[in-house]
Amino acid sequence: MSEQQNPIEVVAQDENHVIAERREKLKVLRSQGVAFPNDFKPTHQAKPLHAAYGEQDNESLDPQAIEVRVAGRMMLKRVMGKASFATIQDTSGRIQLFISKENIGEDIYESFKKWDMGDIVAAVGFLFKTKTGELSVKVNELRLLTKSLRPLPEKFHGLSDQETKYRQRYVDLIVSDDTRQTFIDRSKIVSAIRGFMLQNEFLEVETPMLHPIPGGASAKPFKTHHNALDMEMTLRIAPELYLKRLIVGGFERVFEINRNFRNEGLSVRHNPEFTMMEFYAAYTDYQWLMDFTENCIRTAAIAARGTAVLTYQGRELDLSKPFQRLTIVGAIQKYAPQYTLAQLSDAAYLRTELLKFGVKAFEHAGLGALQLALFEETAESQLWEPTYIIDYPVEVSPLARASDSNSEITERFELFVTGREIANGFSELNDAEDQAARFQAQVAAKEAGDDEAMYYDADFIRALEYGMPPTGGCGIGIDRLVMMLTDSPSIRDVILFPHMRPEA
RNA sequence: GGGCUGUUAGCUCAGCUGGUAGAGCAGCGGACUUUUAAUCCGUUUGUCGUGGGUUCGAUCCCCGCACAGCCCA
Repeated sequence: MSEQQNPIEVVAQDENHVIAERREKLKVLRSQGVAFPNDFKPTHQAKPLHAAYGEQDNESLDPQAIEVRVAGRMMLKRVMGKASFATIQDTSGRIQLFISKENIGEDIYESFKKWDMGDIVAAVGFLFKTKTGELSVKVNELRLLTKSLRPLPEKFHGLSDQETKYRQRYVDLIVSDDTRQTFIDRSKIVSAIRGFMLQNEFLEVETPMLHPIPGGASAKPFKTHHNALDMEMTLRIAPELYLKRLIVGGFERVFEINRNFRNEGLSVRHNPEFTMMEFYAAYTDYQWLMDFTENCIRTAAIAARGTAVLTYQGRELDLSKPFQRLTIVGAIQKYAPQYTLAQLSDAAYLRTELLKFGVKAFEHAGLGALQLALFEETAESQLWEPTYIIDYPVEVSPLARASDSNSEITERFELFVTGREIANGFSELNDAEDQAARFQAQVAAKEAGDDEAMYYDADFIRALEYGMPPTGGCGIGIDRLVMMLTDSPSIRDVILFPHMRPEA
């Protein structure tokens, strides 16, 4: 309390007594020499040690005299007079240390008694089994590498406050095995997908995140400014138009796994920045894409979870069976059979029906767009098993190739699983003149008040004018896929640092 | 943007029609040489999210605000 001469100590005043106590301990450490040493190199990790030696008993372990150097965060500590146990956690898992005064000496033993949960410690010793059969390290050298100033959450209940889990992910990761596992699974899913793409001869590429003209999707962009060029730019809402330029350039199969930014609200399925994989393959169409996407997702499930038959939020989710394919009208008829085919073909009827759901369709919305809106209201959330919805109307698909048999619809699909959109793909529009006309229509829509309508991208048209081979392209929402595969209810559970309002 | 719910010690949680707060863990002191959320004895800690209002008196009732969770748009 009276030691406030040291400027490092000043902040301690208005903190809780636990932190103040730890700062005092750190102060003592500083006075004794290097308080944050960085010369200890571990030779072993917890989990591999359990895997290698967990089955052996002392009669087998003792003669081998297996010396290990381990380091980690102290998660449990049990002091019993002249001997103690501590459990440390490293990136792989936990291992117990047996620390006796006899083995490490009185001075260091007395220091150890003052160390706190959360401190980073290092130990050198020999492997052995305790009376109860737990593989442990009989420590003969013990060091404190990093003093932890803040107390960890309660050791048994852990951290349960969702807000703190999101805001202070580092704490969540320290204490929650489930959280750690989710992000390990996320990494496995992404690398499985990447492996699948590479195996299928796709080239991984990186295209701009800063766009002079936002494009490739209907969404509100984030705006930013480039100082040297003195120009407004936007963070990308989709990489699509750049990836198709690469198809024009002759890379016949490309993919990119990266962030998109959309200036929209936050919800359990929306984060303003989210990860998307987009891929394009020349000489393929939307039918091929559906088969391919299905395989890709199944591969990711097996890589991360070992099976394609999962449980999501208590309900079975079977990704092993072929995914269903339904048209928009077909899906409405299946999930909202109260509508007749005649009603679904009556734009005026649909308009009034949509008003009952609180949907105000744009004046210029055509029959297809109205049907799509009704689908979203009545059927979408019921699509639990993987289902491809196909035949999207041209007016909402300005980048997709129109059907040869019906110029009002496109060769496009969206994939829905657990009631959520997971992927969106189509046979690409490679007719430069048609694309130019579609852009014009978008510009007109924007002028009519649709602020999510697209801009005219003249360079993209110029690229198409060189000739883009017939191509199929698809985007898979990685965050939502990870949610599905890790049984996570919120997108925030699969994003390490989800966006939150600033702390009060 | 609208509705519902929540916010109490560092963490997990109690707190009765309104009488200014408790437990466990963590901390501190002590005992203990094979523990497992170690145990045992003693002990400290709070702007009860925030700003108003009602009241003799508010963690509790009312209103606003902040943040969060869920649902809806």
